[in-house]
Amino acid sequence: MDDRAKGTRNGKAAPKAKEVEAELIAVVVAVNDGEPAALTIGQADSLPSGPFALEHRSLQSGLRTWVEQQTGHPLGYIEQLYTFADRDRIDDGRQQRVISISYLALTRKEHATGASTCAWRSWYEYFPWEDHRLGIPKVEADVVKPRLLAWAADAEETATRSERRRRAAIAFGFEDRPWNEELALQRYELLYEAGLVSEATRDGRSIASASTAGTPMIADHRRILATGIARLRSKIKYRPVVFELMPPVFTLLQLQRAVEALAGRLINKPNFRRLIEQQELVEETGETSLDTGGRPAKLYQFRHAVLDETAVAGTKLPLARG
Amino acid sequence: MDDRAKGTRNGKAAPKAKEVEAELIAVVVAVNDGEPAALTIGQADSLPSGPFALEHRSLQSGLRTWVEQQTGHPLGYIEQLYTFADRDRIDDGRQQRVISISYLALTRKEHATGASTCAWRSWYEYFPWEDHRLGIPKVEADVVKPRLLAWAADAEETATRSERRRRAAIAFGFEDRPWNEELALQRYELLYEAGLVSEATRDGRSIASASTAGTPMIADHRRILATGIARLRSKIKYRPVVFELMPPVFTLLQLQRAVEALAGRLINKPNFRRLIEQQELVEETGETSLDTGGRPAKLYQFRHAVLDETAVAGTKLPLARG
DNA sequence: CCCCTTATAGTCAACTAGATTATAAGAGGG
DNA sequence: CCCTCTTATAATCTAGTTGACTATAAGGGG
Repeated sequence: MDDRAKGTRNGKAAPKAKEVEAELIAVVVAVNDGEPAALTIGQADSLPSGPFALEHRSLQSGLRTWVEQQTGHPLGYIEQLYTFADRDRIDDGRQQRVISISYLALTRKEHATGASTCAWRSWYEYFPWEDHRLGIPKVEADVVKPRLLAWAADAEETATRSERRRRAAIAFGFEDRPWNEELALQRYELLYEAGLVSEATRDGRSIASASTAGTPMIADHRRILATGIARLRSKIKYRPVVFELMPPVFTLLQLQRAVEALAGRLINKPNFRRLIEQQELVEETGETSLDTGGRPAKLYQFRHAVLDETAVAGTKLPLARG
Repeated sequence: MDDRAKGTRNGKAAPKAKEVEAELIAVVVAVNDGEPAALTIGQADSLPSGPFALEHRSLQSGLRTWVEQQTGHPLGYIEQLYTFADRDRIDDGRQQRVISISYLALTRKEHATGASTCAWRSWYEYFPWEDHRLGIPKVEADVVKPRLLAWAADAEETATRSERRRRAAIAFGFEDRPWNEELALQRYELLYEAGLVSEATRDGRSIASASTAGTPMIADHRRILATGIARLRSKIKYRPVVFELMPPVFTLLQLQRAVEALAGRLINKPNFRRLIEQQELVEETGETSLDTGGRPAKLYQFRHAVLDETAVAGTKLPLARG
């Protein structure tokens, strides 16, 4: 183990005040009744979080501890999202740096929620423009698109105007471009830049008008949630992570609805089934479900063996094109 | 801006000793004469790194500062890799946590190297088993494979033995499985676990025999390098990042050789050309190169416009299968 | 028994990707 | 000057994938 101080390895004096505070923050996702949801605390405006401390064995175990303490919810699958250090803050007179290490966690709602003040909230309360399952959402046509175009038209220079129009068109699929569900983070950041999101005002940005879109969160929590959504929407296409969000036994349509909830778009049913079956991701339990309202559906369970195999192969979901 | 302390938001007492040291560490990559290389300092056993300090505007700018200071090399493209906190260390009597935030940076060698003690080293000095361009490397057949199988056979329980064999087969493509260049990190970690890599001895692990593979680095730097290699090998398949490593003007074969160097495997030539052309990633300069040894090759340059377009589409390289 | 629902199976065409072959255009040696 | 080497570039062929669509099966309810 190397324990030389990095700052002195090359003969340079170590800068003063190197120490920072490290914060762990979690995007905990479940799919409840066909709605993708995030676990929130406070006034449903915060993600579970807490400082990384000496008693934590690792970053991940620290995160698990905080989430369980704040929400009573044990975590299963965890993956790191991103580390931010954008925020400075004044602490007892001197400047203090805060590093936020964010994680994506997948779980199921059924785990008993403790007495804590936590709540599952649909993604689309915070990002109503992200749900394209029933076509283009009203808020996109009525608020987001006109405001974005106005923001583009507002620019001083011609080049900036067309640049802004083009960025908006790519992010939201205007002008006959395909809508790409993976661009959730870019869309949020574009709305932030355009002052369409109320977090932007807190940073002292001027806002053209009072209308904003979606429920805000404290600090940069909504941006971190957008990061988690984008990551998950990308990941479901090549890793079998959806199953972390499913009950032990499910029908293929339930599985499809979960994927659609996460992706924010509908999938062709026969093609979805074909892809799931030919990849051998699931196996029949032999039982059927009568709760479908029509012909009973076969019940399936995840083939846990694929977790070993798919390190090589990857899995696919039919979300490729528009 | 939210400036409430996270530790007290939920009425819990803030744990003591929350502060940690944050270290920035860079995997700087270039392709020199058809060899993929990393920028090293010291005895070519360390990656550029340094503490994140108050005077840095952001994590990225801190990283740029350290790399430029230690190597004289300005950085272009940067992306975050991973944040580790595995290492504790004893500093003036009390325990001190170190968080390492690692980045992948892409550049070109031609940028003048300062007087610093830095060096470009081929990836494959550290990971000789990762270069499959000329078929299965000697060290894999002679050292890695037999030692891994011996390690598997060494296990006490039958289940552990077959489990180890299966993990080795997946990671390295034994037993007619395809070799997947993206599994560079898994391969390194497997060799670490099997004691085939000399870093493992430093952590007090027992090693079955003296033979180890590849040049070691200090601390966990080789693991971070493996993380960068795996990330880059994955990313070149869907984002046009190769061009960050190319000179302004190049032939299609030079481009192919660069991709092959990074991927560690050869690519079918006509298919590569077809994919590059039909994606309109490049445009002809009108010039030709006579340095090819045969028929002169057209020179191309990257179409920078695609950086705007590919947020939607992604790009592909023919590296899909074995 | 009819009709509603949903489940499940099968078809068809367009496209993609891997492999292979053929032709073009330079350099260098005899 | 021609032959042969090299590499560049174009074209073909085939198998597999994918998206859209159609057809049949099997339950419940009026």
